[in-house]
Amino acid sequence: MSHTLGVRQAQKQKTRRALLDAGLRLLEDQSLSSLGLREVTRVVGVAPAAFYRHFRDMSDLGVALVEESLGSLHGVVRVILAERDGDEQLIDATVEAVAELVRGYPAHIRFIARERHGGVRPVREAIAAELSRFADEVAEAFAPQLTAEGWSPEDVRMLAELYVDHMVMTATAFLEAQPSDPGAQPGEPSEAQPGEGAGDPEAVRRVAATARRQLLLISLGRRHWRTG
Amino acid sequence: MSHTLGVRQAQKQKTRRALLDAGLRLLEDQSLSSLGLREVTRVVGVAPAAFYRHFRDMSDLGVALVEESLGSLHGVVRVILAERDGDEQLIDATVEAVAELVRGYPAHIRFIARERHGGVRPVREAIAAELSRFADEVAEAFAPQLTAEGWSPEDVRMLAELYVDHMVMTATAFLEAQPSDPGAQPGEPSEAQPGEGAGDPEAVRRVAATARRQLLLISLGRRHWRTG
DNA sequence: TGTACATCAGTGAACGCGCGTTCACTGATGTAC
DNA sequence: TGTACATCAGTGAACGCGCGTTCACTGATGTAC
Repeated sequence: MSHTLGVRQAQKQKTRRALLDAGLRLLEDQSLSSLGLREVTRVVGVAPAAFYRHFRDMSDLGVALVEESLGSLHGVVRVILAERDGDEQLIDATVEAVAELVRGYPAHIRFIARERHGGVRPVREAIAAELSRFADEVAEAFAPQLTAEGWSPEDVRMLAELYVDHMVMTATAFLEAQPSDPGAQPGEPSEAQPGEGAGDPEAVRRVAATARRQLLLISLGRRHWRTG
Repeated sequence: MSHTLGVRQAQKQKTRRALLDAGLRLLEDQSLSSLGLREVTRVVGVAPAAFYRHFRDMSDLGVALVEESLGSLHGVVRVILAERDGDEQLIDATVEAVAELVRGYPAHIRFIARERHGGVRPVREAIAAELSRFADEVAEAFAPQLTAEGWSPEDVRMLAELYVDHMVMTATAFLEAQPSDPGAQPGEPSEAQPGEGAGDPEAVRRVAATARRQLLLISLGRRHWRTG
């Protein structure tokens, strides 16, 4: 009935997943440029040489992790921005989405924050490309309303970049408030019940409150742009 | 007439400086957690064991670099915010100050951006502490005017953090637009003539323009906070 | 269905190499008298 | 000023260790007939 992968391909995918998961786990406490091939294969339980059946080197694995971490974000913007019933609701939805992302995939987010300016060029470039695409989508979502208000495309892009950078900023702030999530299963978002597994619920709430007020201030500025 | 250091102390300081400079140079292409002790001493031209006369380990050297990179920034805020003749002038002065900093000390700034979320906890914590102090100073500078306008201390701090984060963001954007400055002398700001040594003067100007407009938008929001 | 051959994910041993750290040392600088 | 001793920044050799990469291999899976 269904077209399943051959047993061999399925096994290969499983090992590949295990390598990515092990890498992600080890990257919680170090950066990519110091992560060793043998370290990763040891965690997975395969011979060091097996690594080469899946990745050319560590930076290749890093690029794969970038796609995994940010690739699924496309379209998320559209969904959030679609349900906009006024600025405040949009802001709450945005901050809540970021918080959920950090709660569900802390290792992925930490990886992105760490390697965004890290020591491995191909990974840096992959992250920059993904964030730029992300800014494109935000700009596209804002464009109709703002151009109607007389905004130039450059100003729309400028605002979109400010939003994206602020979201990254907020995500790392959440990470610091919620230092680690040892029970999280990579590949599956955790239950995301407030307080459960989080380091300091009060700190998390403070980060969310600050982020919301900052976004409110930015959207105030947006409303008075060229008119105030 | 003057109290000079003993010859021995002076020599020791010279070697220490050389180790810091060599580390900083090597950190342009890699992150701290992969930088080797032997790598650094090899560049300086001393025996590996000499390293231990100056630093306990690499993360100790990293913390020293944090202080060197951000320690001198204190007071800079006060100077810039003192000469504020309206928002636009303040914004121009801020963006110009950041641009000059990046032009003069690209390696220091890259180091901070890279290690802010890097794999070495003591360094991360040192950077967070310095940036927090920096936000304190910005908040202090804004406090008189804003509290007169009815702002709460929390909101003042929120705005200060937004400014500091935006400055860091802008600094890294400048760095990316001006990829490297191979002729720069650590310890001395370079001549800072526009275009000289910079990767792409047009890209640098674009970053400055975007940063200025973003700050303008933020200060518009600030002006209408709680009043409209 | 059964057989003969091809593919290829993972093995395990081997390699040369650079790493961080230790240690007793050297010899210039500092100090007490 | 001169002498005798103390200090200590930097040396150089040695150590055990884990690294990335290579290679011929094995044996389960896939394919052609």
